[in-house]
Amino acid sequence: MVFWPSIVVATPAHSGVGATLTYRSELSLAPGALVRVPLGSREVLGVVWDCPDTPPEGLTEARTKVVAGVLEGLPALNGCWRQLVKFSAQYYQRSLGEVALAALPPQLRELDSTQLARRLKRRAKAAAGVPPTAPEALQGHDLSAEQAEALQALAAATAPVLLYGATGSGKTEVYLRATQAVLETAAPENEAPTQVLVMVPEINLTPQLEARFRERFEPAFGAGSVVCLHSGMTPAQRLTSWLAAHTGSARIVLGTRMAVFASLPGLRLIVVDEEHDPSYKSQEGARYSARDLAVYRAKVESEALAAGGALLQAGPHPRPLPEGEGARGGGVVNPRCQVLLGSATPSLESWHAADQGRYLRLEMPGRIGGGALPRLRLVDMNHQPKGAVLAPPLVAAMGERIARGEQCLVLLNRRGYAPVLACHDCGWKSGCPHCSAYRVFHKLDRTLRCHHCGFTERVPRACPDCGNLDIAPVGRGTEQIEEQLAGLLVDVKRPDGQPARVARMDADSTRLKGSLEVQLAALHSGEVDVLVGTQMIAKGHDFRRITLVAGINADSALFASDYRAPERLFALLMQAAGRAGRDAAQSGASEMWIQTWYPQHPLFVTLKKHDYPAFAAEQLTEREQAGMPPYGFQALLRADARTQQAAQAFLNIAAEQAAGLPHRDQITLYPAVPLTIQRVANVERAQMLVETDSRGALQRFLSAWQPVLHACRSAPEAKGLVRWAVDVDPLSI
DNA sequence: CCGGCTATGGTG
DNA sequence: ACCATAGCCGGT
Repeated sequence: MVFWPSIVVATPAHSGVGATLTYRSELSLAPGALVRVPLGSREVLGVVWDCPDTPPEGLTEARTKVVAGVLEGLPALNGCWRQLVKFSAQYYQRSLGEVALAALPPQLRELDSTQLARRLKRRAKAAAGVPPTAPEALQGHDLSAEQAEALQALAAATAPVLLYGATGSGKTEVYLRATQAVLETAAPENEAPTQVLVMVPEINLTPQLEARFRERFEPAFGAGSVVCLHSGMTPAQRLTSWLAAHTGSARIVLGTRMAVFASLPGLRLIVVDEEHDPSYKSQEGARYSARDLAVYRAKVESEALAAGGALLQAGPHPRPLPEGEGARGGGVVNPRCQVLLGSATPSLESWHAADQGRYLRLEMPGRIGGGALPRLRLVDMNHQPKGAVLAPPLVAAMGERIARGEQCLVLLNRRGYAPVLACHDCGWKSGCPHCSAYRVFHKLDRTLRCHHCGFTERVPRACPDCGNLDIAPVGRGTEQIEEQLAGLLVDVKRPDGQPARVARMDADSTRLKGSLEVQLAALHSGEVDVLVGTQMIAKGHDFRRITLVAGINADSALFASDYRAPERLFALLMQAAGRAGRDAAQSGASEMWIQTWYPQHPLFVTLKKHDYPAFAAEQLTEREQAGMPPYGFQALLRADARTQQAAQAFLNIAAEQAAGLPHRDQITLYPAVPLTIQRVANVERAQMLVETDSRGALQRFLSAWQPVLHACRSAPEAKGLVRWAVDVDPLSI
């Protein structure tokens, strides 16, 4: 056995050789150090993972290359961060290097040492330049009894906390107070200042939250103590925020799912707002759930703190938390990292975990100011005039609201004017030539747009197949509802005598930078009376004067084949309903209208009672009987290829080659099937469901399958395969 | 007969 | 990931 000091580095290379590559170095390096290493003909960023005396079997010193340099002045990524990355790579079946590099700001790859030194200097100066004033007792609002109780329970909690709070119950204030408590806890000498991570599902929701956190914490903790981290920022901004978090000058990081990987050496609290939201699940690269990783990360950080942070800094895995450790009598609690999951309609996974006692459920059923949740009114479309898009009673109700100076929200989850354009003579439809989907008719710019691949053309003047001039929109989108409502409300006057104004807010109307803010301002100032929009308007925004919310087309989700569709519909409608009646002065009279052909559907019956617990219990019973998550465990093997045949062939060969792998007998491999939208951008898509009742079996099976899948890539039957991927804990199957 | 683009392989 | 190399169609 030869002994020489080798440096194991996680690099972007991720096929063939393995998860890490081994180098030599004259420099003394420790795990977590950021280095530049030669890889092929280039030099890439890498993370030092291990520094063993005995290099991997069969690798000679002469065959290794030398570490090119260290990113000087940057503290090493700590053991908790590395453990999070390692776990994510294993759990979601990706290479260590891929996950590690994806977790770092892309700009870090291009920085040379002088640029980095300049940035770090600027950081230090900025941090020193803003002396934090003594934290005031930050006035905030008075807490409701429910909020105070939740905070008290949170302070003593040792398990992940599920904050089940109605829309308008003041969850954000709880986040702010919990953050404040953490930031005011002085970190021991030689330890990083305490930090908090707050995640939201969408970029759109960050500005509002950022404003509240800045207002609350910057006076005490200095400018720059609150930073954001999301994909909408420029690479330079992301690097700045990342460095601030990594060096500890940022105390609060607000961000989307990617923020779960931020380097936070003093992390003591992770908040996951709207924890049920599907946006927390990544859909490319490592398909991680930021919510699940938040729970895992808090556990790892807690264990490290319990074991003594210094031990972990360079050490291997954190030690497990001893039984009963964490909370001590009299409310004195050991240093730990908490995780707080908040939602008015928690995910069934979290709800189930709370049922089992793995999470602590805290409830805040009441709204701040005592306002009632809006009354649900179901409009039976069977009894409306034929062809009516908007039921006359709904339009009348909206008119009354507007006349009283109140606002309305109309929800339709489909942008554009109409989902299809069709020829009534020959049956032509506006299909996309590259996808198995229709192109959507956008009337405003006279285009047909494919919402899957982006292919856009001007609307043809006549039918492309038969020349008939009579081509017409079928179905409706937000543009059409906006247009129709403007017509239907034309005689309605606001209290100031002005005619009613209708506006639309969706991905199209907010595409330009700053236009979301402009639109929200128009609504807040009362310029707009009716806002038509996609689910974007249902999420998070604080609309004060809205007293009527209407769902135009909820039925499509009622009978969707996706078993999570009811859960998503319930959450969306509850969330939308929550936009109404937030202003206590106008509460009591607020309403949520839903147009449906199935008013007796059980989902609406529970929704009417705002009874999420009943809905969850019923859904969980169904899931248990069917062996579905959270009782069963799933993964998807996805394949993209030039032909459907090749995609399915890859999946079928992969299934055949799985014979004899560990736990194969506990795993069900379903037949390969095309995706609902089979072809996107001329790529055929297929998938295979992997199901089992044991998470451990699934993990071990998938790990053993991985090399087999790599090998199946070159099977002759699978010629034309573009790419494949494993999706662990998929959200839609 | 050379050059560009796409599939395939390798990186310590 | 990214780069290098090998394999398939077009121009002069």
